[in-house]
Amino acid sequence: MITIDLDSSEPLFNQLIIQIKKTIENRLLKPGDSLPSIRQLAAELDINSKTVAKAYRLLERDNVLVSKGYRGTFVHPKAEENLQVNIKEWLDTELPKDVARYRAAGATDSEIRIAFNQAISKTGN
Amino acid sequence: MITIDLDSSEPLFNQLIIQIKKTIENRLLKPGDSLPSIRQLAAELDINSKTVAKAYRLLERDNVLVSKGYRGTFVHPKAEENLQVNIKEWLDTELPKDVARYRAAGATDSEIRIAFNQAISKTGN
DNA sequence: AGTTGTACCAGCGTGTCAAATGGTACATAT
DNA sequence: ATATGTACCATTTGACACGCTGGTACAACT
Repeated sequence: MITIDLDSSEPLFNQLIIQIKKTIENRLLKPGDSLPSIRQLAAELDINSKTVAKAYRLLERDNVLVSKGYRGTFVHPKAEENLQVNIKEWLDTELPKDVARYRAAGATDSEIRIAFNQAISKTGN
Repeated sequence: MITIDLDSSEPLFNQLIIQIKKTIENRLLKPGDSLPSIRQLAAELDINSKTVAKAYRLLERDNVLVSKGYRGTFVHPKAEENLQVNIKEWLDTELPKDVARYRAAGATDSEIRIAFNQAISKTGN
């Protein structure tokens, strides 16, 4: 159902995200269905449970999954609508535009990096 | 005239920039005046010429200095006006606003960093 | 010849970060 | 007891960037 390629350059947690989304897209998993538990899936794939937890956590933030604590993790009721609504993809379109703006102002890549690191290190989350 | 603190955490090239600006601000250097050559200043301070060249290059971009090739480097005619007009400072106000925007969208600092690195590594300068 | 700024090439030391691993613990439920 | 998601602690690995150094070379000028 879900496979993992340890030799891929794609991070494991992201492989999980992609495949879970695809499974929902193909309707093999429907809204309300339960997913394997974090530890269970980690054991099947022989990877660390934290890695699975990370994938679940990110998918929950994007409203693709819903965690119900000790009752397990489920497919979000409106999961299908949110398969595309991806913060990662939004960042991937937004950030290059901003970087282009900095460069147009004459800033060096090095300067941009330094200013970025300062900006993100202050009041981080 | 210009001193360097090798033990400071402040990068050498930035120490140079700060001190050259201050010298112009104190009118010890006026528009049109010539600066010591890159190699000359590097020899006096016993640092690498590339470090001095970097400081000069950045100051020229900010219109504080003007390089005239084999004729040397001079204080920009309108240097005094441009002592404050700093791309670095502009970045320091612009980037935090953008980062705040990303965070408001729900992005993790880690995600922002990754997207940023991808954005800036493609077509770098 | 000597000097100017500039442009390449490379390397080193340091630090930071992402990704993943491992362990432990907790409250809440069956 | 057992299982759930979650939250801490920690370490390791690899990659990458910065700041700085060093060498070499070039065209243009005195």
